[in-house]
Amino acid sequence: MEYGVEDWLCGDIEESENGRMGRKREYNDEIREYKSKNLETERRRREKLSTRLLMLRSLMNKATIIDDATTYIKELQSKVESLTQELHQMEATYSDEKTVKNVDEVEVAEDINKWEIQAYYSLNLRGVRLAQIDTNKLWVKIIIENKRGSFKKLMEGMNILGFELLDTNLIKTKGALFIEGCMQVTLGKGADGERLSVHQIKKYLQDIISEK
Amino acid sequence: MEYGVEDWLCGDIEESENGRMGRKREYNDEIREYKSKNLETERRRREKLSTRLLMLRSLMNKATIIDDATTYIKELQSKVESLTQELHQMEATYSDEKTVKNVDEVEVAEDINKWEIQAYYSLNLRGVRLAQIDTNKLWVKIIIENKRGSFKKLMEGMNILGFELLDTNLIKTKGALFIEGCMQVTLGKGADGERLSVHQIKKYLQDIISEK
DNA sequence: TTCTACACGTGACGC
DNA sequence: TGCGTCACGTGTAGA
Repeated sequence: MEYGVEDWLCGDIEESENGRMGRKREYNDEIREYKSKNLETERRRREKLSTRLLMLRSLMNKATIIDDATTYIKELQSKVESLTQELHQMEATYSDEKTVKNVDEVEVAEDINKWEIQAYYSLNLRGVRLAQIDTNKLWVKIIIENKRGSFKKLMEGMNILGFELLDTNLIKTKGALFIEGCMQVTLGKGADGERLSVHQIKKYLQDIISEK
Repeated sequence: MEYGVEDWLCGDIEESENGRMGRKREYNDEIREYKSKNLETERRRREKLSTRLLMLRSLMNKATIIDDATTYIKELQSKVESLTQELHQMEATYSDEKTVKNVDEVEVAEDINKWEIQAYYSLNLRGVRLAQIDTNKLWVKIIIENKRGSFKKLMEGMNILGFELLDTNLIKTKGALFIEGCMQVTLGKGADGERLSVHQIKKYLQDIISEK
């Protein structure tokens, strides 16, 4: 590469503006004060670089943000887990276990009349009783063994058959589960697509509660 | 600063190993091939720098990790919120609203006998009935209006007084709430520190259910 | 060609 | 002193 005369500063500059010594260099057997064309550009470039480096430095404490985010995520995860668990437990309790919270540990005093449900159960009256109210409504009374999952199974079975319970009463004792209320039967749910008879409905319900 | 003879390479090296031109410089009116003392050190330093820069570059895709973490956190947050809401709703439903899910919309068929609870309610038999079983146990039968919060209030009041329900039956109709079961009374909970009489307990319970 | 980005060798400075 | 780091001015390759 060759340099024209305009590339050389011919004055006796021994110090540049920032106090550093200007360099003497040999070029084509001449020694002169030389100033590269891109000197200022390079200075600006370096300036920008260090600025960016400082900016990066200022972002460095965001490492703590990452840490914080990590612990926060862990917190949220455990929260989600415990909530899910609680919810499931409550669902199970709600649909399948007890009617009133904090009420299970102690057996019933023998001298207390535990409603007719006890009589029904001890007299082995478990089963389904139905009475037609109108075309789509039935009065229903079901007594089954109160075992884990039995209520849920009943509900699911009724749901599949398109039977909907309305304003139902539910009594649970240690051994028996008593359901009484109004049941809505959707039309055309029978295998033959016709209206179900009370007898058929009773049979379906009995099938559900006798399933193991 | 002065340089000893050992600082100067006196050979005619015009090209360094990487093909770049060695510099000729003037020093003490002599022109020789000069090699700075920290040349190698500086080379190594630069090498390390660029290595680190590349390493930083390889970490750069972790920006996506941050993005992922952000969206993940948002997901978890909404999950927590919905679960909490669901739980609260279920708690409310569970303790205060209905006994059986999906069973509320339709009024009871008029011709259905809704248990004695209906009779109790229509005959204005609301209130508290108690019978002592042993020193700390009572049989209890409570009928109150089934309004939002009434059951919760009762439970809270009983809790404050140290009364604990054991194996309770609960029936809810649209208008009335029937609670029957066994109640354990902790000793020394009376204002005077002495055992509570059945009469006092009855009064306390009546106070709770008559509170607005 | 010019312009930009980069690596180089170097002197200065702090420990 | 010696060692590591930095900013500087420069040459040059690529666009």
